[in-house]
Amino acid sequence: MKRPTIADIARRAGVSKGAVSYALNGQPGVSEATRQRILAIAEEIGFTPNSAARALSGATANAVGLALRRPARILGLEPFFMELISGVEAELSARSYALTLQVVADPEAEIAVYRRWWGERRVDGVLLCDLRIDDRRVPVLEQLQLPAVVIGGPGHTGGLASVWADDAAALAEAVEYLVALGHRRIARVGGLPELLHTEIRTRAFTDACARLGLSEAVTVACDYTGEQGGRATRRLLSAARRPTAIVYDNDVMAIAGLAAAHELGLAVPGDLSIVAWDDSPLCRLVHPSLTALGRDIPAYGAHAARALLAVIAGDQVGAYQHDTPHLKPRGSTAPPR
Amino acid sequence: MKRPTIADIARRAGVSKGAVSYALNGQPGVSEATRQRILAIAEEIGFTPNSAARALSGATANAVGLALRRPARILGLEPFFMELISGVEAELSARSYALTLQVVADPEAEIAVYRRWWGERRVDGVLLCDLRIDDRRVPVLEQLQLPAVVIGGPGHTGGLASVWADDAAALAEAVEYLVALGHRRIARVGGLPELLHTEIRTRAFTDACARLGLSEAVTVACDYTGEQGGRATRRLLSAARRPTAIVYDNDVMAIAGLAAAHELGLAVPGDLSIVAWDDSPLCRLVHPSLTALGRDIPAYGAHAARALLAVIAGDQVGAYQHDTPHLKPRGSTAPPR
DNA sequence: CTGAAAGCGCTTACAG
DNA sequence: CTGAAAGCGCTTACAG
Repeated sequence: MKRPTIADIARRAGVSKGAVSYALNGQPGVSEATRQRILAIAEEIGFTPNSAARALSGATANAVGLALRRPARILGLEPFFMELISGVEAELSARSYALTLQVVADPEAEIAVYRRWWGERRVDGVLLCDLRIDDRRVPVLEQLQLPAVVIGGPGHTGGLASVWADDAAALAEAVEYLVALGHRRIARVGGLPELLHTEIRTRAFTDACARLGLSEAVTVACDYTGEQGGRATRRLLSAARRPTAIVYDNDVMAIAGLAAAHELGLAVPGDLSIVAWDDSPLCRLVHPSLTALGRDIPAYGAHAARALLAVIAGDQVGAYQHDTPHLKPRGSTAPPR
Repeated sequence: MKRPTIADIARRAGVSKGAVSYALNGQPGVSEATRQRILAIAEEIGFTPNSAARALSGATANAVGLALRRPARILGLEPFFMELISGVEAELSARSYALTLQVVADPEAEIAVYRRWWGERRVDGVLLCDLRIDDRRVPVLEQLQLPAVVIGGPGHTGGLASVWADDAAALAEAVEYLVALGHRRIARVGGLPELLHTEIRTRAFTDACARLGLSEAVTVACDYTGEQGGRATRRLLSAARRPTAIVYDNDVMAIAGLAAAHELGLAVPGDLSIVAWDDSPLCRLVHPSLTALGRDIPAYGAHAARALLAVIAGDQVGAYQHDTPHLKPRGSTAPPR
């Protein structure tokens, strides 16, 4: 079954291939009557332009790349990426762009993937996740002149476009809420310290605690896994003056923290209040359901995809601020008893 | 910054473009000395073949497609797909194949995506998930002659290659285990009834219960969400003769079931034993940790990817059986009291 | 073993 | 408004 080409359409319509191309792409250069006739024939024979041929002449691959640097174990567990991807994808497919996905093991591999994509012209641009402080990927992408949008910030994005959310404000809201409930000893179980947003949240946490007159503001650095989240929680709760509230940097660690509290015979929220980051369905799956800093992750991904398509189109794109995550109080927070 | 092409290499090496192509692809037609010289130059100037040009002449896109038909909400939550993707991806990237992902809303959209991919020659083959009984995608793929591997079965795959696991045997093992513990009233919270593997599991459950002399074998049909899983559990546990054990078709519903039992004041595993399907890290996140039917999902995905590459290479591929999921007993199962 | 050439299916100046 | 042609960067018969 041979795929129809513009040559087939041209023959049928009795015009040149060029005319078919113009008609199909809405370019001037053909009369309206001819255009309609060509479109009808294309429709009739089920024509779909060959993406390789198009990429070869037009220089656009109509695809966008996303490299994810996390082990399968963590990737599978965190709802974040799948939600992000589905948001990105919704925006892309509406514009007939494909999403090319690659899981990478380390920064070297990720940079190699960008170089390869660029060399192969396989993608027209990329989305950058998990921005780090002094991120080595940023100068590489700038040098390659590969269109890119950083999902993260603010700052540290070099000359690249970005979409970011105000994590600092969100974390401050959570701390204020806990203090308003009467908590004075609040701890935090953080994500990977080398990630920029972890740094931003840690500083916001320290600042908020200081501003509200709390004497201590302990952050334990973890890696987003339930294993480390549970262990950190056990350690915090075994201390002499244990915290009455813990803020977690993702939902998975928060759930592990909840289980750890149960193991230690502590009631949630009676003995311990818990706030999770990312209000995924996981938070409503457990008992009590978790108070969380919620955000619409698919919308965040869609926003980033839109920004990337603008960059690819040659628009001047800076740093777009996305909605600030907001607190969703549920059963896991209450006044300390 | 212009990307280097084979013409650049040819000029530098003082040979024809054809010779460069042969050398780069390990084809006969160039002397070993010439080949080495060409490879060295390619390496030196950082040559990467343009994938569009390659696809246009060689007829292979070096990409594989995966369409996922689930709402973002569910997709994000279930570790299954991310683990599957990371396994697929690991296998593909080792062979320099890209993975093109698309999230679709319904069967029509999914079939349209296959047609488009085929027309655009954007992918060399596709992976089919969530096989249904009388699945309309199967004849479409056969007709398009788009290389495909079904992840699922056995049976109902038409002439397509497939990779499947013996869910029936796994479910029987779980039921036998529960009966050995002393359970006589076992219920099941199942996945989407239109999926083939749900049907297979339901039949296996009914058969195992009958074989072991249990008088009833209730399966409640759900959709894999925690919401429905929790509701089904509440209903089952509110009945006059409530089950002492429930087997769930995924981990998310099992966790929701655990929370529902807690809400109703029932102890797990004292009053209710729980078995989950898919031993994701979620199962070890909750307290008690969940007994689960475990399987290596990334390996399953890698297996499917290998099969697909074989189909693309023109090999005759039938139905490969993958490892049978096996029971991992943990804290959520015990003799009924 | 090597070179020159055609061709993959498009897009896009360039003439009429 | 339309046609004929060149070109994107490869691969692959086809001659030497």
